[in-house]
Amino acid sequence: MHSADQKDKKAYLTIEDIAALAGVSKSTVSRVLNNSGFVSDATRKKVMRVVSSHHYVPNGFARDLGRTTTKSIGIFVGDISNQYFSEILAGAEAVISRSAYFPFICLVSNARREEFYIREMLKRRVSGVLFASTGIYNPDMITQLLQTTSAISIQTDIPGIPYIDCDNLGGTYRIIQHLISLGHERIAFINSFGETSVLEHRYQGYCNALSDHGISLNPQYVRRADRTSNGYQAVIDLLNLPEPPTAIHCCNDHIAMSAYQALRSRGISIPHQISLTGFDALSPTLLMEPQLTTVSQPLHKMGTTAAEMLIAKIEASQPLPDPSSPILFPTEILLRGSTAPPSVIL
Amino acid sequence: MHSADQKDKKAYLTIEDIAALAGVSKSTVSRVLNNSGFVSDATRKKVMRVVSSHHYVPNGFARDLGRTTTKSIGIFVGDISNQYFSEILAGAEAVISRSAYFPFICLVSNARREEFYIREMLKRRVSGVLFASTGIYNPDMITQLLQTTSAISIQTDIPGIPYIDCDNLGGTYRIIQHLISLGHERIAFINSFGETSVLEHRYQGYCNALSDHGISLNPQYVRRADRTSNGYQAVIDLLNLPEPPTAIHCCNDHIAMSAYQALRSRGISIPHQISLTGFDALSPTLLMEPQLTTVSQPLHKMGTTAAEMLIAKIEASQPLPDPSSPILFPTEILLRGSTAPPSVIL
DNA sequence: TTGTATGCGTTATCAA
DNA sequence: TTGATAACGCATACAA
Repeated sequence: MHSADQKDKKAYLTIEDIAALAGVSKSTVSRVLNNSGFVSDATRKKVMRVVSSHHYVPNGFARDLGRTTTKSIGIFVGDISNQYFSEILAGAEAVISRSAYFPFICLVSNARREEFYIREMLKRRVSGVLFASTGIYNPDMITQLLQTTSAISIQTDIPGIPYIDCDNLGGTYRIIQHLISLGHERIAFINSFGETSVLEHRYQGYCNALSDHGISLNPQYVRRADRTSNGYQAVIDLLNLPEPPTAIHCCNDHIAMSAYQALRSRGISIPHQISLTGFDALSPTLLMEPQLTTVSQPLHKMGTTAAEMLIAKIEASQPLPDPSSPILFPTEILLRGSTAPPSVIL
Repeated sequence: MHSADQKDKKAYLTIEDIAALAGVSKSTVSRVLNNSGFVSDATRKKVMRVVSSHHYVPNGFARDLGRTTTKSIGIFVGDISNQYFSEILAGAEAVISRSAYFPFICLVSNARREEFYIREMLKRRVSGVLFASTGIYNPDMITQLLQTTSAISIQTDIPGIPYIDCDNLGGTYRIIQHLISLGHERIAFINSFGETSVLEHRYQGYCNALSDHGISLNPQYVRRADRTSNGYQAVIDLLNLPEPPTAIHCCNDHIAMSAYQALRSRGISIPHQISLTGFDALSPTLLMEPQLTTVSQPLHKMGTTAAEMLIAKIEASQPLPDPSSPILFPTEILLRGSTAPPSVIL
């Protein structure tokens, strides 16, 4: 019952099979494959001929088993049908694969999925993890994962790891300021569900802008999108107010798109009756009529930067000192068609 | 220099460490971890206490090395910022991870990336591969991959593997028929770049509908989107024709969105001056004003079905006979606001 | 019920 | 320049 037994229909050739076919030892094959040198040209050619004619590919597990690093990185992202996530992911993934790391793309839409992927990352001994979901479902498991792995996060609040963000507060402040400069005073704010620092900062930007311009905050105008209607219902509720707002700012474009639908369904004209603004500058907002005035943040760039920083951290011989404060990217106000002075008749 | 030597700052504990800490042999630990039975309750508890207090997670590579299957599946998708892909991916990924397979999500936007991921799938000995990109860049490498792995494809033309698709021809036929029934005769067709059977079928649907209704095909009306402007330029060219079309059908919604922008930029009113239609029913088309009349295909369902079929194929003791003909999902015409009878003054 | 020994496919160390 | 052999961390057949 030798290993050469014809009856074991082994799916994959091993390095030993190649060695036998080439008439050398498996260490020689290994040396050829890894360009370790100390192989005569004749032997190299002989081995390579066998390797390529049989399309031999070394088993990655066996290889990693002996190594100290796996050269792989887990990327945790939320719902990728949301362009916000797909944009960050595209940036991060490009850098990671170009750096010869393997990206494990982890789609975490709920606690169970997050748990599944954390376990897998643990089992697979990833060198690093990049968080770009909106929040964390299993903090204890994350803590455990962080004990053996380098990490970085984008707009995700995880204590103890470097944090990349954009200027949420400033961006929101300036777009609210823009609305105020147009003459709006009844400005609503639709927040997302969840309790993240990103949302807090955006809300703070709204509050600061109002108070800096002597406008008192009306709690009626502060709403939360719910998970099912995603801002649609919040707009309907705002419209039913005895004194509805003249402008609505949504904390992100995803919600602004739902808000847009709600306004249209009520026959409200944008911007003449109500001004609408968002945050993120997702490309579908260009399809709106009028196009959405929004705040842009460099999502793709944030993804690439996060990946680069993570790889630097992984490859550093000394543990790098983590930046004490978050790395903030600038935002830009995109003035498009969805804002105008408030209608006089209201 | 024992393995317990304090100086080896090994990042991960091994099963042997756990065994030592629990005062048992490593095989006992293994039996506990895998619920193989034949372990006394007392021992089990003792081992589990050590395992959980140290957060021990077995090394997945070492485990897979001995196994015959890796329980992993590669998913090849195109640009995920395109909702077409993210929808299919979401469906497939959900089924795969729920079935305790690990999904390797492979983002293939060009030949180099495809090559990178094919190599990785080879090295990682995946049990199966699911293709949902638009085409294949490295047919030879794909062929090699298929030699050792089960595969299935969604709207991707790869000889020799089961193929899931929707009724491209019928869907297109019916939406063109809808335009004809409104009175259109000058109907343009904007195709995508590339040479895939999906595009061929959609084009064929267009041709058949025209000829079945006695309308001769005007080659001037058949255009191709280019990679940069993505349908925008094609529309501009159509508008500059001495006798421009009264309706434009785009082979997919992605192109239709660009076409929409082009029409707007020229101040063309939809549907009064020109009717516009698409294919795929992506959600951003709901933001259009008017909303796009389009053909829907069950993208999510196609993703889940493909994943289920693939897993069945992998787990079958006997090699399953591949369905000889593609599995076709039905399409549905979504009549929305972007189509109307042609304007009399033209 | 538990422990010992072997194998999985590589790479690395050491001889030859 | 090459080849034998020992890890790597786990599962498992076999012994006890």
